[in-house]
Amino acid sequence: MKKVIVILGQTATGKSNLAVKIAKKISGEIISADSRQVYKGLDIGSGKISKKDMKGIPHYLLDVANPKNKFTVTEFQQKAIYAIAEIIKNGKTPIICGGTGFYLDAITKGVVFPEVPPNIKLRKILEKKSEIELIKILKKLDLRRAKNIDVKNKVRLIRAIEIAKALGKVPEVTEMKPIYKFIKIGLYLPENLLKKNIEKRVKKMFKDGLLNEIKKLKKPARLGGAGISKKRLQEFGFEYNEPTYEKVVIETLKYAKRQMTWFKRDKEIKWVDASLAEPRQTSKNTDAIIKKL
RNA sequence: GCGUCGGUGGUAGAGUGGUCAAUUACAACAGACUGUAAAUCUGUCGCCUUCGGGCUACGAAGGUUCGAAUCCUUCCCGACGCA
Repeated sequence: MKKVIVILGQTATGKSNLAVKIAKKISGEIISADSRQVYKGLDIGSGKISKKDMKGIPHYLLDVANPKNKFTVTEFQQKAIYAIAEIIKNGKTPIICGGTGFYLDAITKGVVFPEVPPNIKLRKILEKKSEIELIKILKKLDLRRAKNIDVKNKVRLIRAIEIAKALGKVPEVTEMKPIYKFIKIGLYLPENLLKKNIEKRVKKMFKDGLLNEIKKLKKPARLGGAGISKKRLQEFGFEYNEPTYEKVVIETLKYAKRQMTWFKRDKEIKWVDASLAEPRQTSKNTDAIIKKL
């Protein structure tokens, strides 16, 4: 089985840089697994790697979507699978790098998602209903799913109903046997260091023009912007909604914790001290990490 | 110095005699995750507990009352107004 390297970890642990270093050493190419970096125009706020930092290593799954439209895990899954095959065909090693646990699992665990595209009309109708009404509807359609769903989570309820209406019921979660050997490296930092890195990173975001980026996204298309609505912008996370330094730092820390609760469940991850992968560190450390692969 | 308003849990800020360990929000901690996933959602959040309850708490000290975060007195602190 072909090897696929996965570099994951909390935000601001230096995943992108490490991925590039490893790619250089072992002749790899990188697939980003980040739910926001897929969008064109979300650069600063999403912490997208710069052309310069890529150091000539090809990066897949960046800037592949228009922020006006929703990009979904399934799309990501398809594109990523395709990218892996492509890289291997070119005789290189795929390196998946990112912090979106859901996306990562979609590839490495081969989660099979029900083939039901979003039904905007239905969603609009359902959005107006309360959670209690929604769970009632779901119960009628699919009792099994209604029993294990988070009854207070409207987003999930709506999706479940959407699937049940299309397929009769929500299929049980299935996972396809992986056809690659995924080697998962998790980068971690002690809390105080993580906080420092996050603060540094957020400061840089503002310096680099986060506010301008947001302005550009909001600006109507006829004026050369992306024409993103306020509501849509909300879905891109806190950097795009509450852009004050303090707020963004706090939200990023919270996000980092949420990431960790996701990663904790995955016992296949080999954890590595991220300070070994700091940009300033020698390549010996990278070698040490590669050895562990 | 006089007057007015105010001092509530990690923070903001409700409560103005009992139903108050104290609405709510934020932060904190833990967790979930079937096509929005940096999204969305849940639980805990004074201390102790054999989970029945017990104890300490709304600036401090006294007092009134069966009962006070809530009323009274004095003191301390803050804001504003007048000197």
